[in-house]
Amino acid sequence: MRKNSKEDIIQAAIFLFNTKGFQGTTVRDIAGKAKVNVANISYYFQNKNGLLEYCFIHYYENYLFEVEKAMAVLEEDAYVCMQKVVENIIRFQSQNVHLTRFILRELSLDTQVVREMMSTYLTKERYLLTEILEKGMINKEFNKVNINFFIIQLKGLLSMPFLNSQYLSEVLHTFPQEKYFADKYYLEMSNWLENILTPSSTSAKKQYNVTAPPFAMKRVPLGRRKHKQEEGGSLRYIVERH
Amino acid sequence: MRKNSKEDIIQAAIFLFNTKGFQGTTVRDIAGKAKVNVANISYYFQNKNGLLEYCFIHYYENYLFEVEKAMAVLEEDAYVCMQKVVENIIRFQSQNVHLTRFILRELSLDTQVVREMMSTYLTKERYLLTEILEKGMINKEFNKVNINFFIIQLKGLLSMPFLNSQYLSEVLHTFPQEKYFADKYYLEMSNWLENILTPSSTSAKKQYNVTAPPFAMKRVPLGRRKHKQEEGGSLRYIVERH
Amino acid sequence: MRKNSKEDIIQAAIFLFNTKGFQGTTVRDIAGKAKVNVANISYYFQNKNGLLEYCFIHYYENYLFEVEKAMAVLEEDAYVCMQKVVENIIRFQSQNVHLTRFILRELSLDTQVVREMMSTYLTKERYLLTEILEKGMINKEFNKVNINFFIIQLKGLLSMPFLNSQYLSEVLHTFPQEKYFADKYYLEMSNWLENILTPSSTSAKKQYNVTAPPFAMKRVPLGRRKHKQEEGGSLRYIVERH
Amino acid sequence: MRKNSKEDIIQAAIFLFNTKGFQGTTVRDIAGKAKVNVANISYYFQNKNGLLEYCFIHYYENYLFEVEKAMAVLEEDAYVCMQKVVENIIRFQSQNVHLTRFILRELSLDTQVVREMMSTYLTKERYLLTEILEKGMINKEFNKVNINFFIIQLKGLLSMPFLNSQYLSEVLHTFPQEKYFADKYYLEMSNWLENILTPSSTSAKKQYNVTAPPFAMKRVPLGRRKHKQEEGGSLRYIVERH
DNA sequence: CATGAATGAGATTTCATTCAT
DNA sequence: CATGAATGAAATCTCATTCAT
Repeated sequence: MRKNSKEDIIQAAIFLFNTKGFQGTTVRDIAGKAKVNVANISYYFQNKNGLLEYCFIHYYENYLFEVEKAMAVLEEDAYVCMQKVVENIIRFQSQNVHLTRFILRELSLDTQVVREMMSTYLTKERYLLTEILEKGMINKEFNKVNINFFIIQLKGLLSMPFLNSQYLSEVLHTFPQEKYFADKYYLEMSNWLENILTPSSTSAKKQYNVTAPPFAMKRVPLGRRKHKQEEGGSLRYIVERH
Repeated sequence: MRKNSKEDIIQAAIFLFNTKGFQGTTVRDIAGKAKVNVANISYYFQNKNGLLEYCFIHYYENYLFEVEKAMAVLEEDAYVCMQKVVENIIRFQSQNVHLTRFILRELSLDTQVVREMMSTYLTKERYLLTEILEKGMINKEFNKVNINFFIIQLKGLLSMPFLNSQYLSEVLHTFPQEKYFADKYYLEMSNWLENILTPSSTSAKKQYNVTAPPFAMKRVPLGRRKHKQEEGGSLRYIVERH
Repeated sequence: MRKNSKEDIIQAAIFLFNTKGFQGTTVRDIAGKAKVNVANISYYFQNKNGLLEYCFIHYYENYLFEVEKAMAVLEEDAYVCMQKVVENIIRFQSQNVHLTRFILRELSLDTQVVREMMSTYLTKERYLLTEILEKGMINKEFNKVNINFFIIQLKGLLSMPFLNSQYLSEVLHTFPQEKYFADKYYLEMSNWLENILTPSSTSAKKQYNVTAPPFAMKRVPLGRRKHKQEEGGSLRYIVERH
Repeated sequence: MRKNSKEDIIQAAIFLFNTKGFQGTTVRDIAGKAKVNVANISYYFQNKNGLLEYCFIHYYENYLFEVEKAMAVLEEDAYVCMQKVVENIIRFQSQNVHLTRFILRELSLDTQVVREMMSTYLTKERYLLTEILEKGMINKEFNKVNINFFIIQLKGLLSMPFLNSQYLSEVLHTFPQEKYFADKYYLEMSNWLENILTPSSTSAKKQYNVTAPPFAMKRVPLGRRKHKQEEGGSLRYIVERH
């Protein structure tokens, strides 16, 4: 009789919230998909909103854990740290596409839960990003950038393909679920980071040596480009430097 | 003395959809805020969904009109055209913050009306952007970029501050409603465009001469930077080139 | 199509609350009995609790109106005033047996509404009764009595047959709904009042003329009885005095 | 280490039924307060209604036991017997305030269990009271009173302060829980009994000696008062007779 | 056009009870 | 005995929509 109702409910909820939105999903839908009795939702999460809160907290706990894991290298190298942050977030979001889309959408509403997330997890994330940026700028590793505008762009770029996965598939015929996507997108963002953060004059950049494939399967090691290189098909930011 | 029930309903709806979401807003909320009788909503828009469709169509008609206005200069100069597209979109979104936030959020759902938007307006937008990019790449005005990844990033950057206006104000203490914001953000995006599109070797870039203030009040003319310049506090993409 | 739904709901609610209690009555029961749609209850009273509040307020507004009507004669004669208070309350309760039973029962719970009633209407009632008693005692019309204990007994006697109507009919085979009951019970209470309030030394009491039925509409002005009279079948407190 | 689940459940139930009513209390509330598992309630009492029945039966068994204890003296003296009945009931109710309030309230509903109580315990109580009254009247110890009206008043007076304990404390600022209250209230009721039952011509009444507090453990035997006495502050019914 | 009343469908929540362990 | 999970039934409430005026 082991049913693992709680986990089933969570999975069903994430899937449905993702496609139909929180308000567009009924507890009956969830219970139906999870093949459990509706009353179990109240039993485990108090009420529908409790399930929402659970999703948010669960998401951001893990999300921040990924960011903090990347923070470990901050003392050594701010740039590598920022790269790792980006890499970890992309990987995390790729591994949780449904939940991510739902959270990012819900986050744009003006609700109690959202305000709580902002004043806790998202404020912390901002703090961590600021730390990296300030360390990098003080060390002259980074260009001087406006921290807020950097964060806006970083988060805009990181969330777009996950929030708008439907747009990607139906309009651009690009599939963010595919295993290559995360890798490719990481390359794009890596280039964006380089452009925006590294002093272009410094010809010899520190290398971020990624011997292990950051996500999944086999992959050629990433590294900061020293010289202009042809990147077949991918966006190219920097063309010439010498 | 009821003068403009229909318009009042639309304005109330946009405001409420913006903060509470479409599903989170009741027709009674709308009628209450618009100070009209609930039945009027059915009268003017058939039903609640009709109001949603009206908002979407209204939004994208105007949105695409802005994009098409910018397309006029494509024959002359693809780069200037792309700049104008970005400028017009930022301005349009700034002038319709509530509606924009709502549309961008709703677009991430999997609904009938969203699929229709995707197969019409958004497909058209993609076509227009592709035209500019292809023209620019054929003319060697632009670097070779992956069109899809360019669009993903472009749209991610353009929508972030409008979709996440609450994050900007509550976490970053930056206010996307303020008149300066659109101008500043246009500068950021302009730099991004330059980095991503223009061959960096070309030292003498064509200038986009903005004699008239693109948005709102008095403003110093924007232009493509020829040389490295100190930009107090703002994000700096390119530092040195020679 | 005139349905007078609101009034129908109220009447159905009073009847059902009376027999099954507030919590024991469902909104469906009420809607069913009133032959209206359940949603009307929310429409008119916000929610089930709103209906409860309406009943309480409605009851006590009218109840206090009856008490205040009787207060008019206080300046002339405290004793007659108290008699009129008792008479009006008995009549009011007789005319609203269902509502009275329900209110008296509900009043014994510890709820928000009850606390509000206590701090408003019941505090006012206490104030009015105290006024009568103090006036009567100062004028030497009344014996010196402990006000609180007087009120406890008065209210206990006034409410008993209405709260426990079922006990009366099923155990005592006495029917508080019958038209005679109110008259008879008024006599009982009148005797109780005389015993407890009037100085027994005064052999010649003012007469309260009860030849006409007290509760049949048209009624001769009330007055205190001058002489003892045989009251067939009814409780007799005082038998002989000389 | 769970020692007395059943008793804990009963105590929790009584407390909660008392403040929130039977229907207003959930089995989870009870289990929570009693710190036992919900299933225990079904285990011990079959179901929630079984707990209700248990409370009723438990209450009336003990209640009638008190009445019957007082009946012992009926052969000697009907008046003393009635006094003892009143005294025992007040004491019993004082010692079970929560349960009493709950039972008295619930008794005003029209339910299966209530009808059963009425046709058994309450019918028996009526029989016992009638016996006393009839004996007293036959012996000429008592005035001729209408038995039903006497019972109505007796029960109204006896239950009022216990059913409406909240009214007493919040409106009258009198506290029925306090140890003096029962004593004082017994005095009031004793006077009421005297007034209503004893032939007023009899100038020399048996004395009820109230020097020692009637309800604090050790107590001198009760008796009828012989002479009028000043009762400081308390309600006085009869002042002078000659 | 405008309104307030009314409705039906369905969503959320509550709750006593049961069951396997 | 005791427990926590699970359930079914039903209660309350919400809400878009309709209708007569």
